[in-house]
Amino acid sequence: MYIELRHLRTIRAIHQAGGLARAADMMNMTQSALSHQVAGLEAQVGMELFVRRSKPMTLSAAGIRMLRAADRILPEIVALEEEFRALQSGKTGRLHIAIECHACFDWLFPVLELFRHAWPEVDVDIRAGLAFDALPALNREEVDLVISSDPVPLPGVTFNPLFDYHPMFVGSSQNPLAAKAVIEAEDFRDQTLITYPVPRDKLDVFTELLTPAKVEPRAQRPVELTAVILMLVGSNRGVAVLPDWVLRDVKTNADYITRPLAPPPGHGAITKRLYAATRTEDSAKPYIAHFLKLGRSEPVKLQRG
Amino acid sequence: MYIELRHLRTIRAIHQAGGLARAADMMNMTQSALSHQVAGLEAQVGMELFVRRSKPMTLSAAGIRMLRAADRILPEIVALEEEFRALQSGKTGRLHIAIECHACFDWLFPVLELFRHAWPEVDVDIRAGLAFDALPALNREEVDLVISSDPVPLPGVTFNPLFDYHPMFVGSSQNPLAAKAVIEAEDFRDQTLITYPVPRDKLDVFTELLTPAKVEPRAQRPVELTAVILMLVGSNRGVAVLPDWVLRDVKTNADYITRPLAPPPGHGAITKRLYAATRTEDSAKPYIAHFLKLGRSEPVKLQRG
DNA sequence: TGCGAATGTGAGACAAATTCATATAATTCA
DNA sequence: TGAATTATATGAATTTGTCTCACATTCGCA
Repeated sequence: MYIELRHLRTIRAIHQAGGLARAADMMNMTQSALSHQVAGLEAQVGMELFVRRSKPMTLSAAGIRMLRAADRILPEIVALEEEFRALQSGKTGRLHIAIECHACFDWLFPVLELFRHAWPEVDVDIRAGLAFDALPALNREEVDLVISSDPVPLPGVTFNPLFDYHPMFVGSSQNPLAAKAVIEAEDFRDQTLITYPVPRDKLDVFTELLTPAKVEPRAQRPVELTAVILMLVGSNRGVAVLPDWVLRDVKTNADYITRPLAPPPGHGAITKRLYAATRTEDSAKPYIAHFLKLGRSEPVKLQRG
Repeated sequence: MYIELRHLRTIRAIHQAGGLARAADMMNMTQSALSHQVAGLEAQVGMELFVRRSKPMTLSAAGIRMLRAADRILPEIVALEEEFRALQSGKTGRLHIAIECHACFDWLFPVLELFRHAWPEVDVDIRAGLAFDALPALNREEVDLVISSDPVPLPGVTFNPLFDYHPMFVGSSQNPLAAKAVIEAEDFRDQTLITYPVPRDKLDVFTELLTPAKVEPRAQRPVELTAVILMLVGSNRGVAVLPDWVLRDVKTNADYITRPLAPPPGHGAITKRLYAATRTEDSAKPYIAHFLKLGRSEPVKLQRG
């Protein structure tokens, strides 16, 4: 038995129109086509769906059951088609974000709050992209946007710059390094360095400072949460290097000192740039564009006040 | 945009099988056919439903949305097909009964209780067939069975005999007619006759006794409910003629007397027969046959005790 | 870089749905 | 009651759409 939507539409139309001929009009078909179709359907289900004794033909008991089903199912199809029309027009869509950088929660949350307001129909989600390789997932369409600070050329992927930040040293005000105005690689030799639990090539301290200088800190301690890192630093159990936007609250706290890192010879202060990687095709989508705009302006505002 | 079930089935199959080629196998089609179909569907909805960058192709964000819809809708179709298979096999169906005779509730309810038990899937209903003409409604398939006591030859309709009954006179034991062993037409001349509110040709007293004898009762009072009729009779506000099965409780009640009606000259006691009219085609249905069987045996048992 | 597996493409075959022309049946109205 | 009207059914022809076949292309992996 192979019931198709066409059949359900026909059943409903004949019922609504109160007869086969009128229903045919309604559906822009000939009366004959509908007659054939009904005959076919009745053969399929093995029973009469209409009463022919009365002239404008009416539904039989079995036909009424199918009408009930049609009234349940067809609106779902209409809703599905509606959803796809909305998807096509760009009013709705999916924005699943992967963040490679732990500390990004900090500015991402406020941005997403604004975004949700403007695009209530868009399906938003964040996935800590630490467990998996986020950029290939972008191409597999498992996620739609990756926050990353090192752009790698990848076909089909665009790296949209968001804003610049400075990795900053943060330590306890009790720490001897508080005496220094700028922190150099050598300063880490007798410190416990607290970092996020990710490979070294994803950590600014190493890529920008320690690895080039071939300096190894006394110890390295991996910690998940930014708040915990700061707590440990505050009680002088170690030091850390974090993006400046994370340290905006700490700067005015007497327990902490924040210091710039020593730039490579002949350079200004170490500056890194955050990117939002998207599929190139998606850049055109209005909600993606809006997210990028928010992602460029809002974090800057946040940091200022 | 014209989404069809075929498309939903395809989406689901490709997802389940994890690839187009395997899905094609599963659906007994060539891989090429599915490729064409997917291409067609994607053209319809105006966007890609699958990610081709990965080799066994996987659903895109939009594709996942369609899969969700498929997971909602396809089970409903399966249920519909299941329902029709059950209808075809006769395990389920509709039994909407019209009763032309008011007093039939009395035995019909117990019968339906038994029936419901045996055929839980059959959609049972009773309609007091007084407001409309029940027999044409049978042909229009508005009802499936009509309880009636006067069979009229009608094409496509079969009158299945149920059981015989005797219209009986019932009056107060205070009524002078209590002295008579048999009630004749003339006896009604100075009585208030309580009847159901239906035309005279549907009332046994008139068709069997008063109309042939051209006797008019002193007054006729229409009353809906059997219980109310008996109440009024009990307080000697009038007399009534009711089927014997209705009077089984009253017979042993000292407030009432029940008497047979005088048969026409040369006949035995007035006997009427109750029929269940069905569409001839329906007689074959097992649940109809079972209802008829119950309708023949149960009322007799009831009357005996 | 080449092999194998998976998907895409185009032409023709095939099946299914539709139309056209017409028959048949029911309903209405004179 | 019968003719006119309206409603549905039927069969052959036609169109439409789906599928298959054969082959091209692409991708992933060694």
